[in-house]
Amino acid sequence: MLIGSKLKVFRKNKGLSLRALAELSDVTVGTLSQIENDNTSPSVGTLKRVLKALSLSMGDFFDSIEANETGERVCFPPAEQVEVSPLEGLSLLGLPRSARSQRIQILSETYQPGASTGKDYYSHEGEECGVCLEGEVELRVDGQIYRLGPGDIYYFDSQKQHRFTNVGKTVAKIISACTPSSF
Amino acid sequence: MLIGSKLKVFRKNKGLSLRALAELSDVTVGTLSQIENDNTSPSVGTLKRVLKALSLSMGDFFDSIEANETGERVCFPPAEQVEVSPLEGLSLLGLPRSARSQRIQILSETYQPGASTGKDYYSHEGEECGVCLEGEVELRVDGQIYRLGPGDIYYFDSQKQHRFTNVGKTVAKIISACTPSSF
DNA sequence: ATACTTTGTTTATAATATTAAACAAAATAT
DNA sequence: ATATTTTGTTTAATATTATAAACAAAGTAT
Repeated sequence: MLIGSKLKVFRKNKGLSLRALAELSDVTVGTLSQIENDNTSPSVGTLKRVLKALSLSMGDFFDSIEANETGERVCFPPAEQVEVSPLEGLSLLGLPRSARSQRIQILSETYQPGASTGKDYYSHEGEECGVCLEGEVELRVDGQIYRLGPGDIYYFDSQKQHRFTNVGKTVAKIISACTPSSF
Repeated sequence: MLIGSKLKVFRKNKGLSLRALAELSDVTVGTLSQIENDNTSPSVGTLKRVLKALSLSMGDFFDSIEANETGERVCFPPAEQVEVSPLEGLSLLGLPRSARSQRIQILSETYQPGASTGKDYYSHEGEECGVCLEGEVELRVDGQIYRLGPGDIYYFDSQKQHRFTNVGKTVAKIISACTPSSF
């Protein structure tokens, strides 16, 4: 991953010289030069200061870099799938943002024992379905409680309140598809 | 910005120990411990290796952190606006991703002399309008050429092919609103 | 209960990033 | 044209991060 040239573009777009940016970011001219030429891998703290001076968030900055790295693709091996879950105990593997459709999202879900999609039930437009691969998952949809085991398929309208919980003692795995993206 | 605790959550979600993650990422156990406890600010390169082992992209990782930092907000001073332009010579300042609506996006646009929205005209659903604050901007909509100067307002359907170019010798500034977000 | 893993933290050392100053090249002013 | 400013790069010194090994605490196994 080469961040230098991208950083230089953002600086130029603001019409800033290295010294002007150094002043704004409190990072040395020399350091900025080395970063832009990829002669060094800056610390997260240093990069944060530079991006702040350029009114750039870390997320937006890396999104713009990684968007370039992902072209038009069809097949995404596990190594290129990304984690999209912000929840404890729950891993949701999906496509990188740049390849993510607005119409459908497929996820490889892993629930640690006891993990759940949260106290507040989700509620968003679209539909949701999936297959349980292993483990024991409790699915609540509009008050109704369902018990999912290996091989079970579920399907419901996302606008209904719902919640997944791993009630077993081992990890639980689900492959799901929903529309539109809830992330 | 504290990335340690977030990183720990993602590791736990995968059921990995520090040693298991060290193996996968080729980063030392000690280093991982120090990063998770925010006793060090890892280099971008090191963090990248760790996130790769967790199937996390840099963009998604920082998005999830920065989403927590932005609550329900109404006013965003310049210091909190973010750069969303991936194009050379063009700066587009808007709301941080976490506060970005799907229905309307307002942007503070700065074109360096000669800068343009690209060789290929944009073409997406929605509408687009704005006010030119300073400079000389050429706007092409479906073949028609318009010249925008300070005070001029424009308005068109985004599905029509269009393109902005700063044809003056000074920077040009536009405040625009479009729907839906094109980024 | 005791030994034996496995866990995450701590520390001195090695490697790397950051600084501050000197440098040359390009742009601007006189 | 010449001097002067501004540009980005390079380098030795400093500060920080990354490593490898030792450490104690918690968890398993015998």
